[in-house]
This record gives sequence, structure tokens and C-alpha cells, in this order.
Amino acid sequence: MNEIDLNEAFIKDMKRRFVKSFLDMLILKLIQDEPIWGYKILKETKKLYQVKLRHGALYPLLNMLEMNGYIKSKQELHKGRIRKVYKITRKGTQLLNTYQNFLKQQL
Amino acid sequence: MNEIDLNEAFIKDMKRRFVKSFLDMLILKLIQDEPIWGYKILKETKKLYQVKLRHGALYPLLNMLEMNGYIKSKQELHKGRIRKVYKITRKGTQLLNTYQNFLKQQL
DNA sequence: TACAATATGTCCTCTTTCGGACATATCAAG
DNA sequence: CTTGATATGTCCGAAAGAGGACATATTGTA
Repeated sequence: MNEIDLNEAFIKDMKRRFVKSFLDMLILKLIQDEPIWGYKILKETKKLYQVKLRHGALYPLLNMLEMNGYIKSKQELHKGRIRKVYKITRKGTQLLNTYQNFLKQQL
Repeated sequence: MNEIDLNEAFIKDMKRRFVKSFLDMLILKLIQDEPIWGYKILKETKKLYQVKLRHGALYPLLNMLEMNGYIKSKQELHKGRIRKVYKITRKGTQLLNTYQNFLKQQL
């Protein structure tokens, strides 16, 4: 492995660590951008972040975020299937702001 | 728990997660600031970061960083006790730069 | 002379996390 | 009419990680 490959592997590892630790915040950020449902989050993250997000990890996480009042779901019927479309709450927005301020301090 | 306490608890949790995921980078940063040995790192982090860093976690980490060529140790005799004083290598400095650039992109 | 501090190291168990399997239902396309 | 996509959910065994114990040696202090 040359230096460039090592660097790419390192960045990939940083990404992996970051997603592992702050997945809930990244999901919250996605929901803040636009109301979205679980299945679409799976597709979006696959496309945008090259992150293998398991649905078995995502759905419990979304339910937890809602239980804590950071997001709020609304059932929408779309072509015979029920979607749980989430949008961020004021409490969720506040949390995300605190998170972003925290991150800035780490630089 | 009121809102302020919740926020403080959240920041504390973010800190915990960050240290958990990027401890090696934080240690590397400390070594970059000035050559330092393990025991002093334990004292410094306790004082500065309010992080309970176990020596049983730190020493293997330092050895791993040296094995990978990011830091280099030099044994120094101080009042009859041997200290392994570490300083950062060029490879280590490059790694830290990559890490910091990565972090900036996460904002 | 015993206890706290300095200094570095390993090891083993408990807990947490992860990845994949199991589960269910509808719809669209071949 | 079966397979793939959409959509959401639980569960469990394996792997990884954390925390504290074990280990050793010297120095400073009460």
C-alpha cells in the first residue's frame, strides 16, 4: 500500500468511526433538511455517504429519537403502503445546534 | 431534570462519544503540542479534559501509535525512573492534518 | 516502614455493540 | 405467480470494547 492509499483508508476509517458515534445526529440532520421516512434514509445514505446503514439499526434509532421528542412522525399512505414521515421538532433543532457548536470546539 | 441540565448531560455525552472514537487522534495532538510521556498524559487529560483515561487503555494505545510510526519514543531517566518520552513523527503530523481536515468537513 | 505517587505494562471478565436473520405486508414488473 | 422493491419492525449470537485487577520497580513523605 502506498501513501495515498493509506491516507484514503484512514479517511474511510475516520468516516466509519464518525458515523458509528454520531449516527443519531447525522440522521437528525437529514430529517432537518427535509421530512423523510426510514426507507428513504436507507437509500439516501447509501447514495450520498457510501455508508452501509442497516434497517435493523435505523428503525429502532428513529423510534428512540421520537420517544425522546427530537422528531415527530406522521403516517402517510403512499401507493397502498404506510410511510412514517418524520420531521424535526423544536427540541430536535436545539439539540442539533448544541451538537454543531460542540463539533466546532473540537477543531 | 430541567432543560439546562439536559443540555449539559448531552454535551457530556457528546464528549464521551468523541473521546471514545478519536482518542488516538487526541493523544497524537497532545504529543504534537510538546513531547510527553504516558503518565503525564494521564494527569494532563484528567486536569484539562475531565476525562477518566485508564492507564490500561493508554499504554497499549501509545505502543500501537509508535508501531505504526506516528510517534517515536526516547527513554529518559528521571529521578531513578525511566520515562518513555514520545514525540510526533512526520507521518504522525500528516495523519493529524488529514484528521483535522476531515473534521472540518463534518460541520 | 508503610503508604502515596511516579512510571509502564498485561490480562481477563463483563458489557455493549453489530451484523445478519426472522417477520410481515403491499405493490410493480416480468 | 413469482421475484424484486417498498416499508417497518424485532431478536439473538458473535465480536469488539471497556473497566478494573494483577504485576513490578523506584522515590518521596508521614
